[in-house]
Amino acid sequence: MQQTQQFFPEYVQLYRPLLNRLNNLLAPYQLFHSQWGILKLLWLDGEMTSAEIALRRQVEKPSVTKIVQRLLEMGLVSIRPGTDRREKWIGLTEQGQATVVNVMADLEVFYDNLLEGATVEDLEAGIRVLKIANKNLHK
Amino acid sequence: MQQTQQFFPEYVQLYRPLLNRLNNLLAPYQLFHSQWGILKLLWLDGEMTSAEIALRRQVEKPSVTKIVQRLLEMGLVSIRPGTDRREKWIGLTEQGQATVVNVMADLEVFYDNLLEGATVEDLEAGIRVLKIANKNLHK
DNA sequence: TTGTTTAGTTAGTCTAGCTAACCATTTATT
DNA sequence: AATAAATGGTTAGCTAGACTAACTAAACAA
Repeated sequence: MQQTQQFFPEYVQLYRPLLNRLNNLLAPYQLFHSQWGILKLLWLDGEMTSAEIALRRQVEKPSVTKIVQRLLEMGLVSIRPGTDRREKWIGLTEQGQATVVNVMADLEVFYDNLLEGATVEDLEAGIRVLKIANKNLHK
Repeated sequence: MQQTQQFFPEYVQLYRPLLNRLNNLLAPYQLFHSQWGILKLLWLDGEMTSAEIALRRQVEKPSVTKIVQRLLEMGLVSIRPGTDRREKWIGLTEQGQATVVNVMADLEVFYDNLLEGATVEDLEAGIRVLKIANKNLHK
């Protein structure tokens, strides 16, 4: 089937320039995309442990530790101990929430521009394809 | 518009696990995906200079230098001087071509599995969206 | 009680990119 | 023709962002 062989090259092609733009957009906030990924996760799903962040972001625990330490230094997240005394619950501070809201607004404009010219139907179809790939990848 | 805000999170979500699988698939050939990207480019478009590779791959020249040096050590590419004596033309060796063909075959299976369950129409729509994003990014 | 699993950290490694500074050659300007 | 500017490529050194291995402390299971 021809389409399966065209989709991913196109997908991969997009990634690096997209990432560069994303990092540019985040630079005024002193953030990199990996940090942003965690902030957004915490904003969407509320406070969680390091282990859960690692699971959700599909990275190893030491990677999370390092990024969270920096977010902590920046005052964007705070940590409270759990009843299970091994656990640390990580959540957004007021400042962290404000930052997320600002970045989201910037991203909205950025993404709208990037997809200008695409039809709603095509976008929905694209989202379906990405979801299927994600699912197939995890089984 | 809602869809533009859903597409990219889904897009980004897919990238890291995809990359990991890709690197796993390449490991038997002693390749990483950055090296593979250059090999495939040379296979598709024939020999070219370091500068053109940098342009096409959207990375800086020193990054290309480093990767090409490794491909050279592995015997997958060869270099010949151009008439412009600054230029070095980089092309696939026989071994390089054979490697590309083998990897392509593996990738075909991998991609087919990954997109199993997606309709041809959705895939075509997805490709259209990715192409538009790519175009919008470069202007 | 003792052994095993789980949460998190530290230390060290690697890929894959970057910028700055440089050399050699080619092209443009005066 | 001479000089300045641009281009192709390299070297050196830096960083983000991942990884594994090895560890501590706490919780859970036998």
